[in-house]
Amino acid sequence: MRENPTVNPTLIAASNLINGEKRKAVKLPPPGLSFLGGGDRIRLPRAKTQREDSPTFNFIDDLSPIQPVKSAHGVQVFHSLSFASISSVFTSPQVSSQKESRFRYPCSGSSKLGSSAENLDQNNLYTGTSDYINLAVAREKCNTICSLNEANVDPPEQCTTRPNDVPQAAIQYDRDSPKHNTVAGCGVKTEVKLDNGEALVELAHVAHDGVEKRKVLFATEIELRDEHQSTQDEEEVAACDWENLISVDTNDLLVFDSSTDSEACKDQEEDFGDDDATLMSSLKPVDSVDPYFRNAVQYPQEGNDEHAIEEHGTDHTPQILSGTFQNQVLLSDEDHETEKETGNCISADCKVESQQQRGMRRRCLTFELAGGSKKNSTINSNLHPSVLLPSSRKCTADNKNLISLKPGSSSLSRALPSIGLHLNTLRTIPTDRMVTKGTPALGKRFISMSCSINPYPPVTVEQSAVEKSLDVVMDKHPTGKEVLNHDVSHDDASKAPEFDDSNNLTQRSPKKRKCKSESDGDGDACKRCNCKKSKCLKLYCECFAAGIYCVEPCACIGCLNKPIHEETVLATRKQIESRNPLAFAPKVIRASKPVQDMGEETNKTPASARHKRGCNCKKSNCLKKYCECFQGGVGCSPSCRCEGCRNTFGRKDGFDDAEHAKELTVSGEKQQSNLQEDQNDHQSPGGTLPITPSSEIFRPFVKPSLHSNGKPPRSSTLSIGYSTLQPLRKCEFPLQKTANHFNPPAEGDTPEILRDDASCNNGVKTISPNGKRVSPPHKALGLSSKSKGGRKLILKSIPSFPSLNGDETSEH
DNA sequence: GAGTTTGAAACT
DNA sequence: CAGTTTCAAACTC
Repeated sequence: MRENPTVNPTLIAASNLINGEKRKAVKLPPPGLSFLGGGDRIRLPRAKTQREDSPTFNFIDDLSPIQPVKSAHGVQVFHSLSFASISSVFTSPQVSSQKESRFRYPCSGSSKLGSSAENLDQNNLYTGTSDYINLAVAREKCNTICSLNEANVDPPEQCTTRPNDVPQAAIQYDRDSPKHNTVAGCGVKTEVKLDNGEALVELAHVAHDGVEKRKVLFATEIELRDEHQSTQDEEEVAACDWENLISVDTNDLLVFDSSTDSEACKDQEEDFGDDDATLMSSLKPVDSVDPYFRNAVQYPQEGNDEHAIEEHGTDHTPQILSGTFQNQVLLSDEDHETEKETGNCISADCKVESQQQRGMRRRCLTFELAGGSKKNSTINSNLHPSVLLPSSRKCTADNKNLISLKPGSSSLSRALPSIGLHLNTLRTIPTDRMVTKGTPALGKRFISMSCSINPYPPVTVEQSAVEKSLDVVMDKHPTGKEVLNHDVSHDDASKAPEFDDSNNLTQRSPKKRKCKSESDGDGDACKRCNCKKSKCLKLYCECFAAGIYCVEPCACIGCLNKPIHEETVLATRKQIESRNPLAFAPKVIRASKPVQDMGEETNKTPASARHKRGCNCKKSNCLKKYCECFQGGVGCSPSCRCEGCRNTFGRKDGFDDAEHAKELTVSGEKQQSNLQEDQNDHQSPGGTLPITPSSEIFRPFVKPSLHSNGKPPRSSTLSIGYSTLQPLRKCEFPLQKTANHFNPPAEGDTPEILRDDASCNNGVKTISPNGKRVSPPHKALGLSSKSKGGRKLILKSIPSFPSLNGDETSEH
């Protein structure tokens, strides 16, 4: 059944589709399958005849607005990907949720393939779902661990041309690639390198040529996208979106690759059809990735596919899931042995990262397994902080970063920096920790954490500046911005955590630890709690709140937030979530404006980043970290019930300058006077500053690092990550519905974000506990501001969210 | 490092 | 839902 490897990938994919009966069975015409469209496109040409036979195809055809295209190699793929509507890409919240469910399984371990399969089915969105299932099965069957693929994509930042050409070239390479290596037992591993001028794409796959090709295509796409960004505004926007998607895709791809292990797997992969796999990966948000990663990870560790699957399946905590991105990515790398094989292709940097990632994975695993692999931790510790950076950047930074990540950064890191977790976890921090923390068990975090979305991403430069002023941590880092929390965190993390074992003891004093943690910037990464009475099972505990396990460095007493007590932790989390589903969601939601909007508002508000519930400060004037908004580096919003707000990042009343005036008119309250002052002083800088979506997207972000200072850092990366992270976010999606692509990850996805927005618009009603702030005026403001632009951001941001917003709104 | 302040989280 | 208590971080000295 397999088709000649040399055959056009599209054809292969089509054939695969046809071939895989299982898939057919599994595959259901996803309702929303715009995604499929992409895949279909690719497939269509080839399989038409067969397809006709297949009810599934028919169904898809009906659904897919896209007309079948004749063979288009990479180009087609590219188009589909690039142009597919984001909304299409992002599934409805439901979908996301479903996906989550899938991923979650693992934790409990109760769920197994079947469950996962069910989920997959539900997810129909991806044509490849069935493939996934198949793969999972195959994996189970396959005891042999195939080398995991490590794919590094280095999108040439500079590279500006020939989007179309590249893909094709890539394909060719694949075919001809000398590197095409066969791994004993594991199937053929192919490495594809593309030299696009500067751009170099390296992909190592165990899988089928077609698959690899796809990957290559993706890489090329990514590059192209990058190019697009540089080139046109609108296009940039679109490109950004795509990039986000792509980044995700790439991640997925990576994951996918990893998934491919054994020959059997290969077969199935083939079934996947390259197209499917790639498409799925691309299409699928994080979710898809998770499973693979987990699988991959589990694989190596336990060597048992089933275990892996089970674990995967059961992640109960959505948060964890969300956070998995990074982990996932890392996991993908996990090749125990594979690395060696792949090593050729991968640069040293990549290797390093891979190691880190491994560490991450391990943690994740450990988390799931509870057993934790400590071994890995050691490796991680070794990693250089610089290595970590990429990942962190991803979270925060530009899409480019994500994409361009050094080989070292490896797609993995890119992929997920932050996704998120829900949690407040810190974007990178966790990773750092996770990675660095060698402490195996300790290091474990709720996985999701690894994704670490910072609840409080530093939105604007100002914020960063503020943070800097506030926190010294930044200073520590030489690089400053770029270093960001990530770097710092890494560094620190690497240092601290690594040392933790030794140092922890020394550091022990809670305060010091805090300092470090904070200083680390990652906050999360370094985060250490000092809980005395909560046993680290309440939200009081930062670690717990962040979805991570307490680590040695923590000075907590009677801590139950450890892998050993995984069950307890999970149970507690469930309880808390039952009370407040968003309890573990990132506190700071960044609704990055939709790219579209961005063009218009680029300079304006930092966006819609804001605290989920808003603060309730009475005495701190929102100028201290007591204020969660301030801590998170976001301005106060109407939902805040703070008094005397002077939040330098933006007062609740006056988001923007324009609003500023309104604010005055509005309820005004104490803030009015303050606002004026503040605005003049702060807002102008901060308010305007705030991250413009555009800026966010393109830029690496400013300072996620800043956040690092304080807790906020947690989110910081996330916030930054948006653009890049967005894809990642998908992971979160499940939890959160919103999908702003751009939004990244971290925060926003949660429905709350929408809510927030809604709250903002609506007036915090829904959200604000007190409802005081909800005052209608604000709403009015928000609306009015919209017109003016201030709040607009928020409103727009909502719509902008491709996935949810668009869909939801449309639906509504 | 100890103590105080602060505001979120949890409880009633 | 509002008020109170508990908690741990943030901050000050």
